[in-house]
Amino acid sequence: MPELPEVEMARQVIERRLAGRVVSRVRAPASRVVRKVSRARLRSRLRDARLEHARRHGKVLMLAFSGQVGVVSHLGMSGKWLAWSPGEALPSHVRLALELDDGSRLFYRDPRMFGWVELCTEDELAGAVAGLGPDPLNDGLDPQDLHQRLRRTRRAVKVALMDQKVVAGIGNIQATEALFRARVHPAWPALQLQHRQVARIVEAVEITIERTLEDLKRRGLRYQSEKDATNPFVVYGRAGEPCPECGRRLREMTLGGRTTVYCTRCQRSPRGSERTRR
DNA sequence: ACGGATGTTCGCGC
DNA sequence: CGCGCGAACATCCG
Repeated sequence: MPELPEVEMARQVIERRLAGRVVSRVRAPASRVVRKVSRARLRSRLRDARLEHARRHGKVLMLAFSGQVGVVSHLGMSGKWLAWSPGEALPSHVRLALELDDGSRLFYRDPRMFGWVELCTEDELAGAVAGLGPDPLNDGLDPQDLHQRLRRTRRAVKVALMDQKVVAGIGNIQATEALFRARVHPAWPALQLQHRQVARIVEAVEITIERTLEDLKRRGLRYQSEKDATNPFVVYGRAGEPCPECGRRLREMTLGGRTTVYCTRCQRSPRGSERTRR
């Protein structure tokens, strides 16, 4: 479940439970996930290294270890960091396992392997997120600044919001939810947004991220669970259901190759291209 | 069994 | 150069 909130959850759990711990053993089964570094080098660099802190920008997680060792990762579509304690079930599809000096383990699990983990120096950690837009949680979003960024493109506002160079960390779910909260149609040309719409989007993005984070905290970063959980989102994955605001049937469309859910009444399309009837 | 899935990147055509 | 589209990556789930 990797958008900004999931990565932030991973960051918090890792820092709370694992900061100060020393890596006693490294396991990295051959896969494309751990990339640009040999397994031998990965092991030699990380073994006996102490985890100092975990940072995040957008969807990128950065772990700093003693000895100038940095680890950068992206969760892709199905990646997840798991804090494991002795006695718990072992997850499948583990692409990287760090065993720590207290017997706990940090797993990077990723069935689809669209995610990645790289090794770098601590100094290079910052460069890993160069070029990304502001992080809504760390930096906050400035309406003026976002408006400037959005009006530079002719793309649909949803596609622009999901562009990591515009804002870092927003994916298909957060964009869908935020635009519904902001009452802005996802296909609205970013170029034509008014100040008040951008202001609503800024607020909506912050609320959506906060809500998702709260929901994740309730559930914890434990292996298993989540398939039995019900859909925690307001409109994402709810096409065909009644709009929670007005009761109209939620519609579905494709933008930038991604499924988008929206309400034709609450999110009016520009130029009445989708007039409301009866 | 078929189709879609929370992401990113690349090539192609306009 | 911008932008939309489809494909690719690999696996699981309903």
